[in-house]
Amino acid sequence: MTRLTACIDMMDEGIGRVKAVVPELPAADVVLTRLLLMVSGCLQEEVERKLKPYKLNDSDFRTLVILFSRADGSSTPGELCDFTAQGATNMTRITNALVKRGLITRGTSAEDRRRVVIRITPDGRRFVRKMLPPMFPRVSAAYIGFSDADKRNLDRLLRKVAVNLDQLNADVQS
Amino acid sequence: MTRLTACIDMMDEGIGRVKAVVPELPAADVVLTRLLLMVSGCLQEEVERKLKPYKLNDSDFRTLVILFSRADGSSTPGELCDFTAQGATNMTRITNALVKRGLITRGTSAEDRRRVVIRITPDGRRFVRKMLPPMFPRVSAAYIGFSDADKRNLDRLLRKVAVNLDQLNADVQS
DNA sequence: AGCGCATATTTCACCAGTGAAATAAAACGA
DNA sequence: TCGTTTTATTTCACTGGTGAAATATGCGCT
Repeated sequence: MTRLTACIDMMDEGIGRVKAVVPELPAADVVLTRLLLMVSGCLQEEVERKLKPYKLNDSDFRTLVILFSRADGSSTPGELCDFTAQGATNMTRITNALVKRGLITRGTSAEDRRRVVIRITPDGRRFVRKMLPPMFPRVSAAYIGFSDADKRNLDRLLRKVAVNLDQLNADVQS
Repeated sequence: MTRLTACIDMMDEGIGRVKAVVPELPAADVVLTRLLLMVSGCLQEEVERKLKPYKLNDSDFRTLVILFSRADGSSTPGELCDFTAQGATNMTRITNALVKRGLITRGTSAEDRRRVVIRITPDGRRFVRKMLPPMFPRVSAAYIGFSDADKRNLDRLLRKVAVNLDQLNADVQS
């Protein structure tokens, strides 16, 4: 696998050449977008690599961790679809897989019996508690050399992008 | 689709609860990572949405744009695999698709006849020139409200993360 | 009681990408 | 010249995810 920095260098040169041909190109914005996509692609690989030995993919694990992080340890398929940005079809597959492994249970809600209630099991909680700590060092390694101000800044700017993207998506509807 | 900001709020609460149970969690770093992944997932969707009407996916288009951006308009499969982070299998599929549409040609190198040379065609160049400008407004929209300093900062911090990730991946080998 | 709506599941056909193995061609080096 | 290595392609089985349509269930309203 080629280094990320080599790809970035290559992009910087490429953008320059494209800009020469298409002058209206907003080079800075395009570079920021490509940087975001490259970096997060690499982070994604990093996460998947950690999960692979446990035969879990990121979607499965994220779903489980969301349940872990809820006050009552439960949620519904629809809600999980929203939070994980998955379709219903895939959510069904994910819950099937997690139920089969005994990490969650699937039951029906008492109040609204259309509703399926998904709940993390004690086994599921144990699993998450065991999985998380070994991931921490490599997560933190991505931000080595960042001052507190750097982290605050990156946090702030990413949240700002998120707001803009929500705005953009809201406009699409109208 | 749920708004990104709603997902972020939900994550902030969830992280707080997880931290209460797993105190060694590097909350700030995990939040930064999740923000990066969420934001770039959304950017990715944005790009794909633009490309969909042309029956192209991001990998195909990125490959084409890389060729467009090269000084001589050509490259080789291996090089493109590196730059696009694709496997050889998939690169073969991509080039097949682009050749079929007449956007690139596939030939053999004169110097090293093992080597396949992929070159963008005049049609390919026209296509890219036509595709790019309509994408600009929506790319730039992601950075509305950013000062020049904000953009410089985001650029700098993302490149810093990239360097760290390269370091991390280099360590894996050793 | 009955209609409309929301929620979830299943099925099906599909797209995108992976990983491993087999094949081929040609450069390169002893 | 012969073996090794590099580069690319193809095939195969597989994973992960999408989108649409059909089905079922049950809430809430009139």
